[in-house]
Amino acid sequence: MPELPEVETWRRLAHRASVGKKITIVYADQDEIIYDRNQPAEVAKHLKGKTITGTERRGKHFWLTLSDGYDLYIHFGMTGSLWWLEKPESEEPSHVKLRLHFADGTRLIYRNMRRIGKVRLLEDARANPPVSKLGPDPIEETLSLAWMKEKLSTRKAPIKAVLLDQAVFAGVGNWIADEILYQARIAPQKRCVELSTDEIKTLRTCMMKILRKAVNVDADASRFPKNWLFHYRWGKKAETDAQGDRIQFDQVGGRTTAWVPSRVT
DNA sequence: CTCAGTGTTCAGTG
DNA sequence: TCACTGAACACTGA
Repeated sequence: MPELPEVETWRRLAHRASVGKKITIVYADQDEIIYDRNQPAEVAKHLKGKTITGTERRGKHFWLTLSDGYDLYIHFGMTGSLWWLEKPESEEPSHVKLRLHFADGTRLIYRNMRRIGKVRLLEDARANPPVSKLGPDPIEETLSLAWMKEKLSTRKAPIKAVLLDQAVFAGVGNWIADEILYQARIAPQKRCVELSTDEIKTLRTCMMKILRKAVNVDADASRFPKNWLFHYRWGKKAETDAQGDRIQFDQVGGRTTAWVPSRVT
């Protein structure tokens, strides 16, 4: 479920796993959708023998920096994930798209079941699209209330759609947008221009609180607070939230949106 | 068998 | 140009 907290958790994992290490062997799967800019063989050849110097992230976009100045850009899409296998005998998951071997016998693996995702070799990930077109990452930078007001006051779209706009808030995805609106008690359909200063203020604090909390528990859903809508929205199984209020599912901003009508004014 | 889905991008419209 | 909407992308599992 890669939204900002998951990607940040994987970035930290990759950091521990790989920074300062030399890549000894590379496997890059023959997949022209994942490898849309460079041939897998070209990526593998380039990576072999290079040292990983750092890890970076903005929103849901992640990349490793290499000793020759290049970046290995990775996007997880809907079903991508990152694995670090510390024991040589550990079994791999299926659908491995990229595998980096290090001299200490550990492996860093990117897998993606449904092939909506990307692996690219870039000269400067941060300076080029899609990363360069992203808005601020709410975990990396503090979003001031003035900035929020300026961004939201001009938009006519429903607040849910704008929360999902990566050019405004990098890293907010479908369930986090719903969680923010649920906790802020704002209807997802409400047009941005209609939001009061108080609502924008609440939106801002809820966004910060939810993202920070999710990152602090390593994006482990079982450690999210019990009263989060998150636990009740998946699979459309639950009829009600923690307080017994009815959850409704509607299309907003082109996505299925879980919300509780009785909570909003 | 049909359809929704954690994300992004692009075409079409106003 | 821009803001906005809806479809497409691939594949799995309900």
